[in-house]
Amino acid sequence: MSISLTDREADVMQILWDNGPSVVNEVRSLLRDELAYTTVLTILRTLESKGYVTHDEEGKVHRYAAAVQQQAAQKSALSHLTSKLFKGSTELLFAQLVSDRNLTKDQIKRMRALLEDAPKDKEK
Amino acid sequence: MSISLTDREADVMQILWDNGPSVVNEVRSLLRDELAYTTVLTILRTLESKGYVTHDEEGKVHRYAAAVQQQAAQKSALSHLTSKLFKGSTELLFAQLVSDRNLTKDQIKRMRALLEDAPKDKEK
DNA sequence: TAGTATCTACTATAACTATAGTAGGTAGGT
DNA sequence: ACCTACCTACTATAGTTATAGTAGATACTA
Repeated sequence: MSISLTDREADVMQILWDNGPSVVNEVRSLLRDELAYTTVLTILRTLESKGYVTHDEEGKVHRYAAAVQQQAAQKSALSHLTSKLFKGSTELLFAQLVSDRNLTKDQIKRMRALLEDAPKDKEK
Repeated sequence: MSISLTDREADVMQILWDNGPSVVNEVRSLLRDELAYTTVLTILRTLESKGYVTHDEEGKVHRYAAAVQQQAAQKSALSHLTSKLFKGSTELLFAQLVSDRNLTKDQIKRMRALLEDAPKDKEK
């Protein structure tokens, strides 16, 4: 299943992932930008209509929870970006990542370590 | 300068980057999806209004050319994605890239090579 | 028990995206 | 000289995103 989030939706999902199931005001107070209560509620309802969050009724409040994993969203976004701007090539994306950023020696070391452990050929 | 492209705009930019300066019908014929001539023209004009392409008049036709580099667009998109879904961490993104994809041994080898050459500490 | 605060549901609106039609100009063929 | 094909400019429309207001319900509080 492909997950596609707008910028604002991503902000909200991030909060749900980090903070766990939350009520509107919790989400609202954790957002960087100051949005109206109803705006946050609208975003949550949109996300729910897309199937990315669910809610439980808890007395009169609703507690919203992420219904998709962060990794799944990350994976979707990466493959979308790869296909749109990198001709479908993970390697091209990677090359850009490595060449362009100001990576520290430590980061490079850690990335190299990740590559060492990379599944030679995935279990699946 | 931050470059932000919609999906369709990215399709068109990709063609301009690959094909060089092009007239509307060239772009149109290179697009995967069959769009009306005027639709393609509209996209080009939108891109021009955003400053991402320019055009030269060539007799009665206009020849459109990318005004931003592909690398710049890639860089923008990557850093946007990093900030939106990876908490600003290139390493997290990289980890997802490595763990999630079914990378072949060869790809891993090439990626490792890229890391070897990685600028220890950028000139800048 | 009346008032106030807080919820959700529903509605609204402006901006942007995706797609395309119509109108009017011009160059080239006959 | 006229017609046809093709070009750009302008306009149109439906869908999505971002943001928020209003209304009506409910629960606590004095």
